[in-house]
Amino acid sequence: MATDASPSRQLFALVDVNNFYVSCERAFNPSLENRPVVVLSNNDGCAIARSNEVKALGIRMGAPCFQLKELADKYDIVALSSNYALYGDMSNRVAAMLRDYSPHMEVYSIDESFLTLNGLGSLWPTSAYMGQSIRHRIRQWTELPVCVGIGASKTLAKLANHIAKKQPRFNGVCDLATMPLAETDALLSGIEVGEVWGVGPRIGSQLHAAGISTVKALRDTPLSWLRARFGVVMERTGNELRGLSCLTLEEVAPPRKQIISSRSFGQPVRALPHLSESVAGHASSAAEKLRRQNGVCGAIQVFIQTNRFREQDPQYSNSMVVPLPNESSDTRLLVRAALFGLKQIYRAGYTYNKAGVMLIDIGEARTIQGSLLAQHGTGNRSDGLMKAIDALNLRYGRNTVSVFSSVAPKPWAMRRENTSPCYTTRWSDVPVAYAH
DNA sequence: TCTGGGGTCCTAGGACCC
DNA sequence: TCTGGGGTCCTAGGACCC
Repeated sequence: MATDASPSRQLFALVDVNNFYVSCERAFNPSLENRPVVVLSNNDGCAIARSNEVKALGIRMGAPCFQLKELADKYDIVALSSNYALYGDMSNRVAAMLRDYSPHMEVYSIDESFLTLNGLGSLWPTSAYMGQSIRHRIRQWTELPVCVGIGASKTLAKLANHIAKKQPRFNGVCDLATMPLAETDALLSGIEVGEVWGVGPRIGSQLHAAGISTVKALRDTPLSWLRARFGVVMERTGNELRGLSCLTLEEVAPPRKQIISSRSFGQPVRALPHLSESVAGHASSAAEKLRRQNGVCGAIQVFIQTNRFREQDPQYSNSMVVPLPNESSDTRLLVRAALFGLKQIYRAGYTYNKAGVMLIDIGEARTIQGSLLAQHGTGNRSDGLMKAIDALNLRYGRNTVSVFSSVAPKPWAMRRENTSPCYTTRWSDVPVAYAH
């Protein structure tokens, strides 16, 4: 039996729901099928999802609603407010079904997942066959249309998915990994370079200016040039396009490093009390998200903006970072800090359009387990705590330290004045029950 | 009148330290 | 006359993604 030629050879599939939000709406309202449909952002401000019919009309992603009016009337476009609870639920269903196809999966976004297919070759006649199975099953069980792209790197799987979506002859599944080189080259020569994952508008136009306008041209560009011109990220993209996998599958979503809550106002806002109400709400919901990931943050940033699209109005935007004396995820503390910051940056006389907060300097809320305390807590209280903190590599001022009274050894856990000055402030923040 | 709401990573430059 | 060099941390800005 032949062994795998190269142990580092990778095979990825990207499964992506077509026009996700629109497809979710259609799943529950079949009369929307074959009609032009857009889903609108909060406040019904702009289009954030478009059906193929709407895309064909040339309506951009993010097109403001009022600009759509005329076309909407003319072509009988159905415009729907967004329903994120529904989309989240549908997303979870799709992800659950995909787990049956591979032991290793990364949920990349609300409508996309990567699977690794390494070592699964014997389960299916071909990868494309598996792709069709995914399509049929998801369609049957959720009514959602998906496309599947397969490639030797995540970037190639993304590209394959794009091809599967755009070119009907692939019937929704494109496998670049087994495609003959000549065919791949022909295909990539016909795709605009901006379609590559990691090539945005800026780099795209610079590539065009340098005469690199197709995916094939980018793939064949020397890596050293990409590195020198655009940095390590584009060099990596170059490698990925050549089939050298540089991006790994992230099966476990890492905790957020920042948490934002912000929103445009439906109507113009001028007065501080109105802003305060909004900011307090944002701080509260951000704190909730933070606690959900068992986090604490060291600072909260608050920001306000006027409407940048109203050029005739005086513009003002500002932000302030308010540090917290101790890391926390406490709603009241965060709201208080955010409102303090808001007062500092608020200027009367402007019409505000947006406000929000960002939690930054996020760490993990850690707990010193009883066993560790017992292990280190044999001396006086401050010694034991100090050792335990060292053992956990905690740093003063960055983490919440909690001790359970039920397991805390008594001799050193009794009296506040026995603690070293360094930790005195911490104890005030610690959810410890001292009474025995 | 009305223009989304989240995230990530990289780089350059300055402050500061030894 | 000759006036260091390596390292870290922080911030702002720019690019990208969905």
